[in-house]
Amino acid sequence: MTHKENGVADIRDVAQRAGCSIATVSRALNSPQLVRPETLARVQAAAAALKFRPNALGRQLRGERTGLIGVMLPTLGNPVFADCLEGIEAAIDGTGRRLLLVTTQYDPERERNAIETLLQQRVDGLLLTLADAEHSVLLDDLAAEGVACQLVYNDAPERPCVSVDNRAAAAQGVAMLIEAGHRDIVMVTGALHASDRAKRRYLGYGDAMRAAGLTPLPAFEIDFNSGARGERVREWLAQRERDGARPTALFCSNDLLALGVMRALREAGLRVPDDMSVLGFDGLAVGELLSPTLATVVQPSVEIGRHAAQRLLAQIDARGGATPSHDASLGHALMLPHEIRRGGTVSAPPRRQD
Amino acid sequence: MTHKENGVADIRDVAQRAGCSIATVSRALNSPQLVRPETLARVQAAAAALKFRPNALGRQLRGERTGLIGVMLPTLGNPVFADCLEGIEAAIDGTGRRLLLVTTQYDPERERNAIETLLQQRVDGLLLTLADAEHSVLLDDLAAEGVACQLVYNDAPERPCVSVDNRAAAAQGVAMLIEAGHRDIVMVTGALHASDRAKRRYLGYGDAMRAAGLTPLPAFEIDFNSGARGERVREWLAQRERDGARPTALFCSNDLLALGVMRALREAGLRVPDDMSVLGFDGLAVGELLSPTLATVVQPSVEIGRHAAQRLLAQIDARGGATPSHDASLGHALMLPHEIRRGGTVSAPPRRQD
DNA sequence: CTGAAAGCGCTAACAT
DNA sequence: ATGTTAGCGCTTTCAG
Repeated sequence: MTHKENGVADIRDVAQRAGCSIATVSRALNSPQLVRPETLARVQAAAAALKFRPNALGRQLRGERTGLIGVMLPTLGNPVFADCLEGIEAAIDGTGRRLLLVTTQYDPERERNAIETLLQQRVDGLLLTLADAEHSVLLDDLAAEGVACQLVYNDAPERPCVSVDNRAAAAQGVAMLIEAGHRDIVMVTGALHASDRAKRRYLGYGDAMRAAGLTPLPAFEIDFNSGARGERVREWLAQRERDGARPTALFCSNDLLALGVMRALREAGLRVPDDMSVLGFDGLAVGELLSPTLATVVQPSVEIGRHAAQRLLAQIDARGGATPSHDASLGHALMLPHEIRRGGTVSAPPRRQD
Repeated sequence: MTHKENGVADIRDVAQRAGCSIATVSRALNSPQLVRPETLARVQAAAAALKFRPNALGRQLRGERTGLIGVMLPTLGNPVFADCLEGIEAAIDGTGRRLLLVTTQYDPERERNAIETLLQQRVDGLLLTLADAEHSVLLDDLAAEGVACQLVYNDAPERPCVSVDNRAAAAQGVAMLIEAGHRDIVMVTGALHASDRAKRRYLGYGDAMRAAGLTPLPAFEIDFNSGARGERVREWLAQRERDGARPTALFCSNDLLALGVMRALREAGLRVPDDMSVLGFDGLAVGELLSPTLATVVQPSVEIGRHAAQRLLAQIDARGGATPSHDASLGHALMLPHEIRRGGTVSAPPRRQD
């Protein structure tokens, strides 16, 4: 058999059919202006006839770039990350690049593997949300290797990242609670050690409390993955009740958590906001559709994704340019503005029964 | 310069450092048992010392499979698709495969391009949600080319797909509305021509209406992308009001739309469900967190994604196997069970004022 | 404007 | 158990 059995047409097949060399085919495809119109036409005809589909792997192996962008996110179950991904998509749209996506479920080991895998595929750059970017040697390694990379959501001041100032944002949110008259405010969060963002938000909570002369309370940490979240919340509430220390407001480290907490409150017979005010963080779109609408600290998720991708692209392109990359700004943090969304879940605290 | 300037270590570099041939290195990496322990150790040491990162492109170009799965979804803005993607991720987890993700915004042209792009990257298979799978020549082409492919959400009976029976599911949902006492039920949807699912759901709506001896009403189509959706809804309501033909229940073609509609209703001063019942479709998790909770037709989104991915993997593996693929079931539709979620947004219609 | 030829990094026969 | 060698499909000098 003189021909390949493989059904897929080769650049050689096209060349043969067009009566030219493979080099000419390649040129016709990539730099049409370098080819005589007549030849070009023949090549195109041949390619069409053979349903030629250029093999990106060949090109990528040969070439300098792959056009692939690696994206690593904790989960898509939280719309915050899906939104961000939409922003990323929007930013690379039209650039001819594609996304290689991995989720890690906040698992540091998976993070390691995922990054390695992406690098083996020779992605041109990385867009990452790490569980904890602060204590990550990974990042130093990446930087040392000269991998183009932007963090997303992680606000690590000294690293290339796009985020909001979680600490300041949280403080501002909690200040709003205080302003509404609350003094007994507790922060509810997933495992603190597992998320640098949650930690910074807790710091912000502390800032706001102290600024108002109040004593920060320990955070109420509940397992994010536990099925019985509602129950845990109710238990905790009952406990606080017995201690006579039920807070009047809860600051939830993210909106998804806030929704779960609100449900638990409802099931426990507590009304929001009459019996308990609730403040979230993220600014999920669904929050506005609820009634009462969810008060929250809004971060511009889509924009975060978009900016991160844009910065990454700039970073990547900088390597190609003669100028050896000096827009140093790409190497540092970009903090996007946050915003407080007042919502129906926050009201003045119930009157004390003293 | 006898050495490459490129900082990245080659398989040849490793071979040299380990004092063996590149073939041995390759074996050490892919089939350690074929290599003497001692040599293996040397190779591993060399690889580690050089921070050798195997280039997947080389392997993929050479080999039969790339380990890449192409995923094409309309958007990630609707959690239904994000959920599905989670299921896909879960299914491929541990198989060493990676996801190449593209979103199309329901744009048929983008669908074309995206698929072509994915194919150029030589993905092993495709997971697709098309805007309209019924009138798609794309799919016939793919089938003809022998591309492994599963549709997701599109319920095209004759095609390889994983979905729910949208028509039957919608009918069942609407029947529930009728059972609650509603007779004036209108379906609200995005552009009908743009989505085969919406079309089938509308058929189901018609089935249920006729089965109860009621006359199906024209669907109320509102532009999904319009910013002024709320306003459109209010206008429409006002119009119906004047005509004395305000429905008592709305069947929304998806949950996201239902949430938007409910907001518009609220802004128009209508209470749900007292003045108007609302039924959604999808079963988004947030629906259960609302109050009142959203009544909806639940499709198992994560499971849909998971099954689709599993079937695709089976399909891909079938090509490798000696048996030339005969689990014909993979070639046809898999309909997963749906479920009616009763919720607070549906009640008996208000008493007629006659 | 076009062609010949040298690889990109890797795997898989085929020989030792 | 290990080495040699021939490509996978493509781009890109370097020569015409």
